[in-house]
Amino acid sequence: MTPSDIRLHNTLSRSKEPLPTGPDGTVRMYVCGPTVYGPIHVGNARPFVLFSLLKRFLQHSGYRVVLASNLTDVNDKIYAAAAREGVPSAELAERYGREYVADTDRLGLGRPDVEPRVTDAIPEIVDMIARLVDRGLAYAAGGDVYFRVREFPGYGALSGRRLEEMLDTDPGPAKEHHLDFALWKGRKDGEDTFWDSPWGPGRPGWHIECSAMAHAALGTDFEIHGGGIDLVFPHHENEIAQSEGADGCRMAKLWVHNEMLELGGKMSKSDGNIVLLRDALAEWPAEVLVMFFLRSHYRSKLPYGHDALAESARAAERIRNTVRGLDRALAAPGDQLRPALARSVAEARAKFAEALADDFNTPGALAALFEAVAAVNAAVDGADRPSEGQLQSVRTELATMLDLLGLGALAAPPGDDVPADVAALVEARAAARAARDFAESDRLRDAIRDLGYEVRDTPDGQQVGPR
RNA sequence: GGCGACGUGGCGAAGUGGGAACGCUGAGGUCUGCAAAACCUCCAUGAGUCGGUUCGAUUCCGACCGUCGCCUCCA
Repeated sequence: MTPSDIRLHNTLSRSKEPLPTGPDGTVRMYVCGPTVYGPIHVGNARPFVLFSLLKRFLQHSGYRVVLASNLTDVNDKIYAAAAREGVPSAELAERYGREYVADTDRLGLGRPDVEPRVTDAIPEIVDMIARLVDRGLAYAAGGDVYFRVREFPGYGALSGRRLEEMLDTDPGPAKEHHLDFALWKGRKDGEDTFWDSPWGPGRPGWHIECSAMAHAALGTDFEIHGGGIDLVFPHHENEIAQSEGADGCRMAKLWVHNEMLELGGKMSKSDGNIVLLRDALAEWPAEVLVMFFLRSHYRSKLPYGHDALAESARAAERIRNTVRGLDRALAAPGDQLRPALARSVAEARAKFAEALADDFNTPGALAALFEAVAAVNAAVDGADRPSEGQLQSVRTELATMLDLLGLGALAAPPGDDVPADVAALVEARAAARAARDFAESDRLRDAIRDLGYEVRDTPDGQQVGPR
């Protein structure tokens, strides 16, 4: 894939644009991570999955990718949660930051290259605020520092808003204009995490952290800035104002926003309609959750629910069955190259890559993958099996596609770690079948099932796997 | 009030100005001792509603209805 082949939807232009690249051909991405005042929910995982996989796809397409994704570890809700739990706010943020990393690790998609914390970026933040003050784009008022929105001409470009049309929802007595937002918040009673600054003790406002951390990690004019669509206004709008105001050049070339997960309306911590990621992962394997995300386009709303997850599990199972069938065929391959199979798989691969290149259309990519799956199943079905070399190369093709989608687990060998009690039943069942004692055979199959395993009879003998 | 997204078969979900992918479910069949898996066949003359543009629209334009998001913290 060359840059002009890969296209992504840019929120700024509301249209698909060719993938931008840096001077050295790299793609730098900054993605807004969560505020860590509690365990994250499944909705928080959507951007994590999206950008982890986008990074994979871009790397596979030959790009050097740097992915930075922050953790917000100072904020009002953290103070509040810490007060509720009776622990220092820094300790609480540190704990939930760790849990965020542990929870997302379980998705098996790797980590971003950089995961900056706000509390490690205070000097950069203070420095950026000072530059904004110097340039007349910010002013101190009563211990706070505010961004002077009217002085930034492009304000509203990302979210498509005009200053005059916006409601006066957040007046604030010290502000010159109701939309001016805090860069630095003076310390209030009970706030136990704070730093000194030229404007007095306090801590950063919500938006400035991302401007400063993105700048520190990726510089200016980086390629992609991402996050949930609920961050477009005010968060990303304000980031642009701060970064471009302070640096005098563009912050990011292209803005990618994922739509929301829904659970009777947008899944949101403040609304309380959430399912924790760890709870979802206790109920479903990681690859099923990834499949669930993949089955809809990242710019579509996605309702979360048991039925959708169960369906994702069955779809994943179809792929797993195909890989198993392939491995069974490899144990007793034929000696013919099957041109029809080769053609089908090659076509599917091309379609797969095209779909991902077209605004990361994962449902389209899955469709292509399933076409390959069907072709493989048909080819492996009969006695006239493809040659070992062809089976190997087809298996590699499938594994590559699965890996790109974060579904590598579906191509993993089933694992021989069947418990001894199950193995004993399987052995007994083999004996019963040899003796054509089918009543006993069926009884043993049920017993095996009760232990959580499933046995299938194939021409090559019994096959056992987790149910 | 302002801005924006979306409405496709029983369910989920893509692409597309001219044959409506793919997955799940369902029906029939093949294989199997029986299952399971897999394979074969079938399941939207119609795409929220109503208009318009066009030789032709699900795809473009408009109106209306409906769902949702942002405008306050938010992935």
